[in-house]
Amino acid sequence: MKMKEKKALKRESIIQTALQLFSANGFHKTTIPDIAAKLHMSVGNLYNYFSSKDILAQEIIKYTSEVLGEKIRVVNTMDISAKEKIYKIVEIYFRMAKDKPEMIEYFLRVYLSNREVFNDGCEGMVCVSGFITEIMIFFDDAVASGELRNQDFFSAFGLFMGYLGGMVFLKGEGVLPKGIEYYIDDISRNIYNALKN
Amino acid sequence: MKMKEKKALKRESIIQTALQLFSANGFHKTTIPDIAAKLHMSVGNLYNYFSSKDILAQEIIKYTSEVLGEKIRVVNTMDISAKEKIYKIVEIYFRMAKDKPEMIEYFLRVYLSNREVFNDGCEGMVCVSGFITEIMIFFDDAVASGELRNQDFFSAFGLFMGYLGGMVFLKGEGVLPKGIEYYIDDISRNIYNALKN
Amino acid sequence: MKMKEKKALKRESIIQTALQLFSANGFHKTTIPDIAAKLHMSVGNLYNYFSSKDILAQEIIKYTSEVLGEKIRVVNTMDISAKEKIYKIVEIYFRMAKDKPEMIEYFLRVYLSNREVFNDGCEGMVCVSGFITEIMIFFDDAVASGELRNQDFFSAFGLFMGYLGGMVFLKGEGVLPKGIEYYIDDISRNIYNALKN
Amino acid sequence: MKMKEKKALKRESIIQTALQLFSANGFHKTTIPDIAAKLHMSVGNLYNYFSSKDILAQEIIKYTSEVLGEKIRVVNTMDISAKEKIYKIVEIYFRMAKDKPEMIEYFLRVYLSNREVFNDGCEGMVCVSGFITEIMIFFDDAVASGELRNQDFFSAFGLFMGYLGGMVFLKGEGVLPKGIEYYIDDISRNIYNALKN
DNA sequence: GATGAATGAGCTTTCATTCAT
DNA sequence: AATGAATGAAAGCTCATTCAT
Repeated sequence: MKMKEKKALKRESIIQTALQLFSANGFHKTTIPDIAAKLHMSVGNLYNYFSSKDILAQEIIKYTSEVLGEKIRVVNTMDISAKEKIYKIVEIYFRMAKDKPEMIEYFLRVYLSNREVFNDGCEGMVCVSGFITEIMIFFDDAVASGELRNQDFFSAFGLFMGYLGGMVFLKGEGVLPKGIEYYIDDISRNIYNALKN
Repeated sequence: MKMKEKKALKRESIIQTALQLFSANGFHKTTIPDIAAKLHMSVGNLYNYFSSKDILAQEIIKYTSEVLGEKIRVVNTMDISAKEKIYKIVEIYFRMAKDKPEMIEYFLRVYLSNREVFNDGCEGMVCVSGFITEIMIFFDDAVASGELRNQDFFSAFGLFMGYLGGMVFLKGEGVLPKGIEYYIDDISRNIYNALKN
Repeated sequence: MKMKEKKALKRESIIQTALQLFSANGFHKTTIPDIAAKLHMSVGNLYNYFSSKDILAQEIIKYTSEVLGEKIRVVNTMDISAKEKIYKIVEIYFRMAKDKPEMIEYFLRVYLSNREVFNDGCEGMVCVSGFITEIMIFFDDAVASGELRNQDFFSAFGLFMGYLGGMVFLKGEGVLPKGIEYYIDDISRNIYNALKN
Repeated sequence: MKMKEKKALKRESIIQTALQLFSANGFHKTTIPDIAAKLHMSVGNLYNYFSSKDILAQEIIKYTSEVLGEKIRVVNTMDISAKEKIYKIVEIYFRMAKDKPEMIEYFLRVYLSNREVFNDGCEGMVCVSGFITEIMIFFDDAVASGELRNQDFFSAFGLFMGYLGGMVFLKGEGVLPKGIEYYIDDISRNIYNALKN
């Protein structure tokens, strides 16, 4: 038991370290020795936890998607309006982009663009279902309650994912004149206006 | 003269071939020999046209941004409402995503995610200014005419870029049940609603 | 412990093999694969010991300079006249040129002529200080004892280094009609005459 | 006739430009395109004058040796003592090292160390005979007149060539605290003392 | 479980030389 | 004589992965 716990902990610490490095430097520019070195661990041992670099990358996206989905789940269970939920989701996303930028950056810089890495194992977004599912629940609820217009789910999902991701990308490029939180009001209003009934 | 023309033509054919390969397989998975082979050209000669792989990638993003900007420029000069312009821009973008998917994919899968490649030479989005400038002109005009709400430009720009890019990404992932054109109506309406006065 | 020893040994065997190849064929004509092949070692592994070809070349000159310096140090501690010391130094140098010609040749054909390789890391002869220091000690002692004329150190050092190196170069070119040891008498007498009080 | 003259002039301008570049950057680091570019000439055309890079390097050493030999020839014809001749030769050499350093550097950095380049065509120092011959004449004359001790020519030649070359090398390394002319007195005295009867 | 030396295929880039124009 | 695009072999170096210890 102790053993298994310890192994699980180490597993997670690998995920978090690799997440940081992949986000900061890109998947291909981050080497397994880089990750092992930052963890004061041997490369050989790292392979005892993850059987390949690709598998590691896939586990990271699942983990990240789960963490983000969890936070949105909390919002979904709140008894507030769709407008307020949108505000909270945007807030969560941008706060995360500020506090743990590596998670959001991972979506943008690793998951988005290294298709070959995720092809075998993450087909059709199964590795990000944790996040998508919650957005879907939010959207269905709000449509059912009559607050949001009934439309194709992907039209709405693309808005969330693309808009929020796009803003974080702009932030990362250093082109946004203000801090990312500054845009929470504007963006949540824009999203609400776009989707409202 | 003849010489220079021929060289310019070859230069462009390199750009287009590299664009396709980078988009399809990613920047790091596409090798210079791959590009040269597809062009029936020697590796060495390719370097007579572009002094490094990074420089080539930068020239491609400039080229792509220019082509896309050009198309939006046409819309900007039309005497139609902002709502109609939004529709046309979305249409252009999605049509392009269908007919020349490599250009849009290049934005998403190469430019967006390989920061280190564009760091020296494309600082602060200068390489995509062709595209951004036109969106800016569209937005300023529509605000001036009172059709769109006056808000931070980046809030609006992120909506365009992120939303459209996000949809194309979903298409590329194979998760969209319908063809990309199907979403033109929804998405242009959502954008208009988000930004209208 | 064992591990470290083994690694140190392998490191030295790389230095010696590379020394031979660089001396025989020149720095630029000797490739890393050449060195690895002669060592029955993979190219990648060689880079586990020396991070670049230039660094390897620098380590070799330090090593060589140390070995040569060591031998002269022995002479410096002997209780003999300056004239006899000069004879011994010339003898050591020429004997080495005969028995381990690669060391002397390395000075002449690699260190002397590939400035760009040694620019970063061996500025101002720090990599050959092992040898220079001993010559300096010899000279200072002999001046102090009144056997040699007091003059600018570099005037004396250039005589040693240039003269001995020049002779070995001539030998290497195949223009010397006699074996190199034949010249020990002449050259040590000439040096002594040049420097004596 | 005009044609031939023009060609000869261009030939010499190639030699001088290549001499500078080879001396400054080394033989292997200097490319044919580099040389052509500095001459505002096409690479193809450069090959009309010299059939290979190696041949060019050989012609340069012949040219350089000739120029240097010429200057020493003047000294040889003077009616002065051997001691004075030595002084003048050292002076010529160091003055040249200061005014046209590329010639001396070429000896040290190109000729000395790229044996493979000069193997076919410059066997046994035939390409530097212009210089050697004059030193030989000087030495024979001075021995005949009884001013210098009769000894193996190479023992004497190595002294000249090695000592002078060594000093210029030290200068090039930036380790000499004074200008190179400062050493003329010391060095010519040392050489004279070494060789005198 | 842990180590890190070893592998070797594969990458980007260079450059002497040629040759059609 | 002059051009410079084209060739292609070969270089230095990287890194995911394995395996003996």
